[in-house]
Amino acid sequence: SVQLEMKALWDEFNQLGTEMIVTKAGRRMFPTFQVKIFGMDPMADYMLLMDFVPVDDKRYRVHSAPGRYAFHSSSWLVAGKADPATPGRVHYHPDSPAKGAQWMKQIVSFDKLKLTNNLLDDNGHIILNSMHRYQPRFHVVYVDPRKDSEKYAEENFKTFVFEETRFTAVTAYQNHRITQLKIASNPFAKGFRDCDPEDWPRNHRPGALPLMSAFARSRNPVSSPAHQ
Amino acid sequence: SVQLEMKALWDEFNQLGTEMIVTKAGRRMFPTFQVKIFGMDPMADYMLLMDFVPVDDKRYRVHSAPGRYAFHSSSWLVAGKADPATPGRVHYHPDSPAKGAQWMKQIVSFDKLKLTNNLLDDNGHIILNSMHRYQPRFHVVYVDPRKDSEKYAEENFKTFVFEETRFTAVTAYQNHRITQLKIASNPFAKGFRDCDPEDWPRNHRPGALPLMSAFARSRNPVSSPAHQ
DNA sequence: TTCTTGTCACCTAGGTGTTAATAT
DNA sequence: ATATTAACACCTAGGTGACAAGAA
Repeated sequence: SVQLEMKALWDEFNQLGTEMIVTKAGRRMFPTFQVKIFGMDPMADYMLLMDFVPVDDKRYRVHSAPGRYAFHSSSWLVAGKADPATPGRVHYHPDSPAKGAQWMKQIVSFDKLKLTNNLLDDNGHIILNSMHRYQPRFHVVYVDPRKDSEKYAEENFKTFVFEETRFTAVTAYQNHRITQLKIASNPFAKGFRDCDPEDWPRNHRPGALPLMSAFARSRNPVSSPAHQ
Repeated sequence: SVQLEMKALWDEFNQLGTEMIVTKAGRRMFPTFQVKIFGMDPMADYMLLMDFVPVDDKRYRVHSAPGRYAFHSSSWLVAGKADPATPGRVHYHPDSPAKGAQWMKQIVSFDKLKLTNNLLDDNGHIILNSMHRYQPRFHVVYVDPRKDSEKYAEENFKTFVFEETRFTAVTAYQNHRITQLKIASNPFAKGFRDCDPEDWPRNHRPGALPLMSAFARSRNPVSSPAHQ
């Protein structure tokens, strides 16, 4: 079984409609997809990987509405049918293959995974269409030592899906609240914080920033079960 | 077979008497120990590791002599018998185990290896006695798939020694020329360069800095054979 | 109007020798 | 006198969103 780490933060983003930046050079995800794994055979080899499947066959566009955040408090509209599918790449966790014991003894982090909108990317990054919705998937492959292991491919393969990690791929943020939550929670964006340069999120006081309440509430985030 | 990378730089340091800093927290080596590997079975698994053996059973001390570099152009004197041996730790290359094909397709770099003088170190760093001379060794272990693989430990094990990588462990540099060569060649020490902030060593003109001539001369460093 | 691209200041994270203070 | 330690300024390396300019 698999537990999603930082579930509270994922939930907070998901509630607003998570957006992930895609760039030509490749951009990491934030939050980072991280899991705790249980129940592996400690001595057996496993490959861990991720891929991304379209949530629907739609292309989205935004509508800028005047409001508190001029030109930024915008809403998503369906713009038509999805663009042709991108190359369905997968990202192997760089430690693959490794023993079950190795995978289970610490959080597995996919922080090397990068998203790009460059169809000709040759860095092995995940290629996505901007303005489309995606569902990350996590796969565990048992490395079968048997010679005819191909026959057992089905049973040596397990997929885990966390719906709260769905997101829209964008080249620039469309929802200003998403931007603010990224700035508030991603250490690398600390330069854009204008509130107290306090040690958020570590000592964040519940209620101080309504938007981030869910994240603030859970000091010991409870991981969610995966749809398997 | 194995080729030492940056042999020319190693030679230059070795000619002056290489020194490596050891700290409580652990310090990387410079130059970094890097090798190119040939002749592995591409499909077989190998473990790569390093250890460090005393070159002699002596403890050294320095004698400060007045000169061009006051209190720094010093010479090594034998100070007596070696201190009790440190725990003989080994450093496994973090990618171990991996297929021969993986190891051979690029330079293998031991840049995660750190040296410490802390006998109680619990970070898995290599523990060395300061003011003692050491010989780095590089080991290749073939992961034998046979059940009784222990019996073949001898033949599944190969050790490579490059004498030009010998060094004295120190807590502070003793030879000012070593300091200068480190500053000149280690990118992380660029802040201490006072000569032209030019792109040394890339475009270094042979002869301009006599001390670094050997390194400057070889644009395509020839690797040295290992004593095996 | 909407979306994409490239550059930038500002961060995180961590590898350098220097230096002054301390230990032996 | 010699050796070690810890704090420090200054780097490398690379992850942020802002912003202005360009493209569709």
